[in-house]
Amino acid sequence: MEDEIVKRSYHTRSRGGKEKLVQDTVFSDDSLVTDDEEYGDIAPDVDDNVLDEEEEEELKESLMQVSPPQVNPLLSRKSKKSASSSKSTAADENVGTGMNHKLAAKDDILHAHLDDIPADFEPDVVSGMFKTNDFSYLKLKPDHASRPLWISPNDGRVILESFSPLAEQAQDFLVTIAEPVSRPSHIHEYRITAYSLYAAVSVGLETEDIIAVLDRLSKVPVAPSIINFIKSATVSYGKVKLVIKHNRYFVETSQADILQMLLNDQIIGNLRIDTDAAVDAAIKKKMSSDPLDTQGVDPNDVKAVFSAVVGSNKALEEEDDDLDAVHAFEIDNASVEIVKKRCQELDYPVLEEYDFRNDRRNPDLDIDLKPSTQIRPYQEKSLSKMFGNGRARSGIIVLPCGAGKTLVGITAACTIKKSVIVLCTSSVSVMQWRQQFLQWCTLQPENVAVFTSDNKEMFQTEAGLVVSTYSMVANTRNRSYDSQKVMDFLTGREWGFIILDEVHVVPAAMFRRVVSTIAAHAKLGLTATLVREDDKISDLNFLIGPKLYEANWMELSQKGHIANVQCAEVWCPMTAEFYQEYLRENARKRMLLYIMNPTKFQACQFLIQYHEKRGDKIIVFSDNVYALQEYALKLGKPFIYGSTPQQERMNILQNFQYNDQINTIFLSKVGDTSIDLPEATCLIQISSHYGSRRQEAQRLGRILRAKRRNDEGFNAFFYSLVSKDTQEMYYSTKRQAFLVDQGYAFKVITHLHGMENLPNLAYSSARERRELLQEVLLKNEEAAGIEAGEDNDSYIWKNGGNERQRKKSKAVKSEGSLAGLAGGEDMAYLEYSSNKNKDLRDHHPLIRKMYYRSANK
DNA sequence: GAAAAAGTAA
DNA sequence: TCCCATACTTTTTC
Repeated sequence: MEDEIVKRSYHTRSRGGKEKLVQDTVFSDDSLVTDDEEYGDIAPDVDDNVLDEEEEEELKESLMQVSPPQVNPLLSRKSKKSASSSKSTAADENVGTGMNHKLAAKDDILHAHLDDIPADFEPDVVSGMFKTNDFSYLKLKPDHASRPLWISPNDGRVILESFSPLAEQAQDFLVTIAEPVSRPSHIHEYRITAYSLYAAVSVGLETEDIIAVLDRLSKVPVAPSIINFIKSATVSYGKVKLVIKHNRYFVETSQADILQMLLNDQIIGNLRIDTDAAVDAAIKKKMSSDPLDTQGVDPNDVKAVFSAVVGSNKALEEEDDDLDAVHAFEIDNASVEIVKKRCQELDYPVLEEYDFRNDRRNPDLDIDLKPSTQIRPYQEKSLSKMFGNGRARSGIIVLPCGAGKTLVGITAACTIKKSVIVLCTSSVSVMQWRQQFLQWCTLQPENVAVFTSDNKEMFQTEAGLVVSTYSMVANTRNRSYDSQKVMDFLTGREWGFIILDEVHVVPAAMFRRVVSTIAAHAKLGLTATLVREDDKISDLNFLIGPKLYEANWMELSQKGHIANVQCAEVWCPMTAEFYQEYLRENARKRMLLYIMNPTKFQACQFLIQYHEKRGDKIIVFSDNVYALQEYALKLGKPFIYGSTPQQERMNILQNFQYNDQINTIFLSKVGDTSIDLPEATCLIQISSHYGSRRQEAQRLGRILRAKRRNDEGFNAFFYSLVSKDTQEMYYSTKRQAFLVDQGYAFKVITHLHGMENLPNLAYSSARERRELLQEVLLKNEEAAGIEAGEDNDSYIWKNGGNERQRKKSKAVKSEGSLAGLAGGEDMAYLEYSSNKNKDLRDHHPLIRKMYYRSANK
């Protein structure tokens, strides 16, 4: 029953029916309708492609009808309030540090010169908005106060006043047409890019709609530069399609001139293959192959290939639904990636859509959500982006950890109802996916196959589900016999749908090959953290497709879907002895010194004690295994790292979950990815991997499932312990960038109240500290072998650089609490920085000494 | 079951 | 800035 309702909302049959297209992204005349009302019934099964004129009119009208919002008497007061709060909330000032999203090449047209929003930002004055540019010539609309957007004419940057009554609707719209850059409490920043516009078009918006709604929401008329940019980026989208027929790839377009253009292109032209020859080859291959090997191959497929050879291209085209002339050429599956990339560069991004309901050739899979399965509104919303026009679009859905990504994937599979393949990063998550499929939907176990190193199955039915790992499919080395057999099965058939879990790993050199080796009509990428520290993340645009949906973490947290987390960075001063050594050592050896800093250990001990008393379940993360063991052993807590055997891992995790004597565990970076961690409510980082934003976010994700989530205030805590005046400070800031963009504010804690008085405080005597230092130095020596200490005098410059870095970091840190989220009282701190600059200047005495010495050199 | 080899993250 | 190092996974083979 329920699943029917669920499906109805996004499983839209046609654009021509009663259903209102992409209503969640635009506005109907009543600008405050709720989600539920926005979806219509399933339309009768009529022509899918044609939007009849009347319908079109209606749609356009609904877009236009965003009536100029009534002036809210509260509004003027509100906006003043925000002006002052934007001063105090440093996170807001972070808008546009440029750290986050690389611009698509095309966006270079729009020069990105803008700097941070000044602290004295005054929303009533346009010129104050964009620091380096004077936009005061832009005329504010008379009712600007009630319109929530600013759009920079220069670079497509969009600023949303999130306190506006229209903010929620505006956000829905913006997330469809623009990249969220930063979403802290009051002011959200988006950027309109070529990619984001492609995504918007692929979700069904049209050029005119985009411009009209933008104009409606903007305080000033949308600049011609922006309008032109939108037009140029949207006009070509969808003109070129990539389709799979009989397990072969075809580039398709309805315009002959575009086809010519593509074929004349140096790169693409050469990759065209002769379809007739290819068919011959395919048949030869089929006939000569071992009959056992074709066991899993759909017999229709072979037949189709035979019929194809008779009529060659004609036979292929006959199957086409729209009988308009379709111009197509075939490419080899090894060239798919290159062609897609090239098309993207030519501004004809390839559209990959799967008209699964009219696919009669691939057998249906008997799969449905169980009636008891419930879908949350945001999951439904993300799926509506995927199925908005009744077909399955390839693309990426970004949801925070713990927000139910798996269920989104499963629901999508239940909608398409064709053979599915799921790829994940580890065999643990392979098992989880399998289990979740069986739990949430009606799929029968005999239709499910698992393909990993120690489990090589094939489903015996016509259609089914395969769950596997990236390594398994991307493997280039010689395969075991069984493995090869399954691989042939996977590559020898067409898949309706492929789910790419943790899709941010796909751009990796080897893993990316999976998207072309497996012929899937629709691709869905899922991740919580669509970031990489290299520049490959944008490759996903042509590897998978556009980002279809990205959830707002703060919003999910406010609505109680994920925990409400208080984040803090705890500054632990280095002890004198440690700092002396730190300054002497090279970068590699420094690491262990700042991780093993006794003050940090004490802070950790104190926080554990404090939160255990509160009844929290605590996870301590250490990227460094040596430190992990030292800390855990000294504090008598269990720990898990890479070489902890599976059995022991389970044992520890079970105890952590159910035994109220075990409230703290230590994890190495095994805990970052797909260990299914039990619920924890407090997280302490003592060492981490350089500036990895992904790791930071993933770790935070570990506590997002925390219960008691409907309480007022915070219910989970995230501490990063950093040693003061070390490299760690810089990395820490970098790491937080992603979360800050999601709206998290990091408190800086400079002193943990009561730490000194903690009974059994470790390393409280100078002797203990010295012993620890000796141990660390010894460890460093044996790790480094006989490495000559080179440039020892560069440290002063490094420290100088550090300070600059940290000054910049000020923008990211917030001393205040998250707006609207009161109740951080439970956090263990007394005193936190009220003036960071003062703290930054407050260097360790040794640094001052070093400066002095260097000056005398 | 252990060890080698190769891949990933940054 | 860049390049590590390291820790970790996966697979296959012995």
